[in-house]
Amino acid sequence: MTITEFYQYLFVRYGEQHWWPCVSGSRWEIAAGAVLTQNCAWRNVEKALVNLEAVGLNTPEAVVAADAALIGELVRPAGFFRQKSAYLREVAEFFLANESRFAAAEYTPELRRELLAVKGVGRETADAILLYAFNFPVFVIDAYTRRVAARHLDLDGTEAYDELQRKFAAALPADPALFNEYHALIVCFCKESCRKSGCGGDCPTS
DNA sequence: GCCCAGGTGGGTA
DNA sequence: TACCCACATGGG
Repeated sequence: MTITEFYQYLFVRYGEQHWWPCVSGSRWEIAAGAVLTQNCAWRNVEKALVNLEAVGLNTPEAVVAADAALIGELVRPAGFFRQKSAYLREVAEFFLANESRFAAAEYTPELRRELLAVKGVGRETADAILLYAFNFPVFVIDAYTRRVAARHLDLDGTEAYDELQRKFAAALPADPALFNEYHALIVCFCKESCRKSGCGGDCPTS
């Protein structure tokens, strides 16, 4: 199937997803979730996000002011808690300095480069923040995307991140709502396949 | 017990 | 560029 055909197939099969799956839906929480989900199942990210929210650490201001060890304890369910505690602080500092500027800007590759310069923010995390928190037309490549690219699209799945991203972007109109839906549908599709083969996971129901 | 999960940074050749 | 490894927890 082509990239376009696969989207149409998924949309007919699953319908609108309206992601990002978050607790409060604030820009900061989306960014925090993007960091916390690094090599970690989303159900464990939710525990960490709930822990943070429960003690009021749900804003960049609060995270910057908090003790790193405390943040580590709260995000422990998401694994790599020492790293992620440090990363959350880095991203929080970035948010305090740049969130309003990003929110008001038109997307440019320079914005992505700035985000990628933050420690703990690699390509996938940066793109998830750009798309889901700031609504920029940036296609997110993750393990699910690579899996479906290899299995269902005329792609290898092992392409370099930026190359695979270019292929998706080239095949689709630069519409953040479409990129959002497509990525969400891919995740839904993969999780359903995973469920059927007995490895757990869930699909957004609404 | 073993493997995997919506990665990233640092090091080496 | 292309590998390798550490990072850590929770669920099947």
